[in-house]
Amino acid sequence: MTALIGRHTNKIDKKGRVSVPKAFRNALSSPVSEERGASTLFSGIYLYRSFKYSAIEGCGEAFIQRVVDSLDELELFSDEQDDLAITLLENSYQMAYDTEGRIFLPVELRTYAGLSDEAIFVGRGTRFQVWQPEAYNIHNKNSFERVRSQGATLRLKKLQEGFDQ
Amino acid sequence: MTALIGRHTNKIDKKGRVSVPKAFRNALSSPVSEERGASTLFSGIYLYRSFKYSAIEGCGEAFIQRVVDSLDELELFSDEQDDLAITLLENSYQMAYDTEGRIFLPVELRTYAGLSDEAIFVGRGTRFQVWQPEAYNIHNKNSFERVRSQGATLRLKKLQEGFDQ
DNA sequence: TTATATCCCATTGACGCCCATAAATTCCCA
DNA sequence: TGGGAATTTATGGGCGTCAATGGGATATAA
Repeated sequence: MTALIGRHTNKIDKKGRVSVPKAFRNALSSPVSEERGASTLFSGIYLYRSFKYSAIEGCGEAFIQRVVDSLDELELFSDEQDDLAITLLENSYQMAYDTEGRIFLPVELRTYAGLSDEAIFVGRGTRFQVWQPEAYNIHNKNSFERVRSQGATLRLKKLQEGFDQ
Repeated sequence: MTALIGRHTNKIDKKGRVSVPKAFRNALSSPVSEERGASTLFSGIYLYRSFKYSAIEGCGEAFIQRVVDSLDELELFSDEQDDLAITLLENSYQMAYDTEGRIFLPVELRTYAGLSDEAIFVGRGTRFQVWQPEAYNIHNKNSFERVRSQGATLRLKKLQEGFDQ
């Protein structure tokens, strides 16, 4: 499976639909058919509110399946270890592609991410995020600067350590 | 269709009926027919009072069967777990779908969950819950915030890879 | 009968399916 | 190597189908 990498900006139409980038569809679809056979023929993705950002987070069948498997099926009292998995399942939307590879963006998620007429898909390896473009640019700028400065600090530290010895 | 995921809000009519979401019906029906053949052709679900919340909990034939089987495996489960399983079976209602995929909500369960004219079905992987919508929203808000505040430190059980943002 | 439950049909509104066009990318060839 | 032609992807919108809902008719039990 290819990883989810890069950014794609797509339009949200009046019906609230948005095309999932072809590259993402490819990356997300392959593992399912191999792992579970043609029986579970769900063609689509899972969306939920990011816990950290004002953005939507998404994943494919493979990831969700691992969340499901992490739960002990026969456990009648779920312990706190399961809270994350349960919360994730409860708050996820299973969105099927239409014939053209689009999905409908649930109102709750659109509102949460502040989406209006455009959305940027951002690859994050096994998962991806969907942001309001402006919000993402700001976030990305900050993240990049933070990484850059941290990198500088790290190099500095290494240098100091070197001097110590 | 494998796991129960996401939420669906449906109306409870004057007769006390409510539609079980199609996605849930699909997810609950498939494994039964495969495992047990056409002999046990029960088309419906099992409902019982949640041990933990003021909500109804539900499952399909497959899960109930697993609980039943767990009682026969003498060494594997503790007495406490057996008691739990028995209590579950004793308190479960077997509700059949009508022609349209609706079920009748037993008064005991409606009262327990404080249901009036609407009910929200919440997927939890192998099982689901039925809540009074307002009560669920409050509960979910708290759960979501708790997970959020615990942040990236939390890890999924049985999962090598952590769930980081 | 009264109450309870199952089946049947009728309505509606959302969503999936379809086609038609636009934009973008690749491919091909002069 | 520039620029079209062809293929693929993205976008827009109409329409039919089916899930959800409401209510009535019929069957069963108390």
